[in-house]
Amino acid sequence: MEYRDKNGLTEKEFLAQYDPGDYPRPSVTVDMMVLGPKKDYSGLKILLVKRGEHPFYNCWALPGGFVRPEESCYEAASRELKEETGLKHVFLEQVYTFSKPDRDPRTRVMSVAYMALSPVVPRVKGGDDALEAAWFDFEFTDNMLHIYNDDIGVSIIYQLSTKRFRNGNIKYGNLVPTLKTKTRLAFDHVEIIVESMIKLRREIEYTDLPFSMAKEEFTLPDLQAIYELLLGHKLYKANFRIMVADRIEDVGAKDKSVIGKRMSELYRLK
Amino acid sequence: MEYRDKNGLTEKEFLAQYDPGDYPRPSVTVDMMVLGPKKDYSGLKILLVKRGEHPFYNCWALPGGFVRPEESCYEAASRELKEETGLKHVFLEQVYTFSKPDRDPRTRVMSVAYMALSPVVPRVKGGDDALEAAWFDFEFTDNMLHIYNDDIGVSIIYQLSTKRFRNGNIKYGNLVPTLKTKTRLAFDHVEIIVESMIKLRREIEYTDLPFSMAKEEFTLPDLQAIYELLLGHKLYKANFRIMVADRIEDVGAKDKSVIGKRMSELYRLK
DNA sequence: ATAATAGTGTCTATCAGACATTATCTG
DNA sequence: CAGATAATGTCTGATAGACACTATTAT
Repeated sequence: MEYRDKNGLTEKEFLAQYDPGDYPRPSVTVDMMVLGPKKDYSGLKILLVKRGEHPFYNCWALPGGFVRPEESCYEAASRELKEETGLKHVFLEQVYTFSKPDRDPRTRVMSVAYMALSPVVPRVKGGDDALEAAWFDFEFTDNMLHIYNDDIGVSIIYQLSTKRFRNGNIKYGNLVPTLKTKTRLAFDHVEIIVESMIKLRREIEYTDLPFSMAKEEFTLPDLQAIYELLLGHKLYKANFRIMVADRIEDVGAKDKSVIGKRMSELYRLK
Repeated sequence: MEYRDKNGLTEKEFLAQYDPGDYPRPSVTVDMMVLGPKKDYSGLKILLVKRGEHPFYNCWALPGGFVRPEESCYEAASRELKEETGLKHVFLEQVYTFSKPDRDPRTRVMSVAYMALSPVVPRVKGGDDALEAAWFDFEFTDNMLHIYNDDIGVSIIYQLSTKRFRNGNIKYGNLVPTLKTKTRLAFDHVEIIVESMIKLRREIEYTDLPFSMAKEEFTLPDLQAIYELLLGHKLYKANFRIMVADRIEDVGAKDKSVIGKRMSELYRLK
């Protein structure tokens, strides 16, 4: 395998003299949509951080940060998530890479988007002015995205409309967000949320994804509540139970649901 | 909106003095799995290029290249595809971003993977030694990936095995390729193909994706053949026609199928 | 005891899978 | 006319959606 290239170099020699950078390189960040359930499972929360520097100074943004030279994007996302929330071993999945040259006014920055689902909503540092973080109420319907936190008096609303267009023989459908409030999200972070939610809802149909927002042992009323939160609509109890029946196993104990007022059977993921 | 940050700078002033690069930046490339049908719809072809430099000198690789400073990843993929094949306006979709720090021995290179589906298999430059390109026969089954070109005597086989593992409460399933021939694909390009095929087959279920491999006007026997090629298994004619019925419209003319021996009705995508 | 919720039974419409039959074209 | 293939008909089992009912428990 000791090929020599057109300059007569072996691979080893080539690598030793290799000079990167024909083109200026982009910075690469990871940004995450982190969702968790409210304590009573009455809604979803999303984690945002307040930017302490330009651009979008004082604007709320998705948590994230630069990918370091010795780590993969997944590792970077995992690290940032732990730094921000203390969460480890939660569901964390790559969604899409955003790369429009002008998406960051500073310099060329690509963002590899991730989504994370947590079974809990841990307290985050709120006082530190430089990197304030907070959980916001999160509502995502067919035509509206509403992110708000009544404690700090912030409300961000985007209308969502479906645009269809064709490119030759190929059809595309896009969900386009339009800002409806004075306050907005930083950068193109709305788009990250939209893409993540589309992917999330699609994947619920063929994966065990909602289980990663449940506790290790859960009741079926609670699991159903999580499904309904993520899907954005109600489910029939009997049908839901048939649907998950072959994926769960009985723990052999009972506990009170987070939701309910009566004891119910505990299950875990098979 | 004329916020001043902790250094007393407005956003404009901040951007003027901004110095990028806390961390060394990665190079970013796009790499593509480009598929097209054989002329008689008896199989799929994949486009590969022979590497003319280290690393993986003389090794076959997916077409791709560096993302330039003024273009998005989609634009880069689109440009590379046109340069390589002359194809424009074909289905081209982002698949996944590969970012392991050691995936390229030269330097840190992330790859944003795309897949493209073409209705035709255009002739590619084969003589030029520096950047030889060729279409290979492509077979992707549940447990095998076979890429070969009998004209130039190249055969590359990977066995595919499903590995399941858990991370806390979260289950994962991965399709792991194992090389079975002397010849291999460059870099982690097998993984790009595997991920692309998984996404492709999943998306066929809820999109019109196979239509982008058909001609503008097509017969149903031909469209079914394309579905079968992409899915990797046979379909029942009657069921297939019911499935696509509400997505097609009658052109009002007949033509001979690519496949068949009798005239059949022409349709187009609604 | 009562109200509320946990848990089960079952009906229906729809759809994918499978196979059979008829219609039409080519040689 | 014969063989092949285009096009349609129909049976079946599985499944999602919808609603009704019974069982259990907290107050």
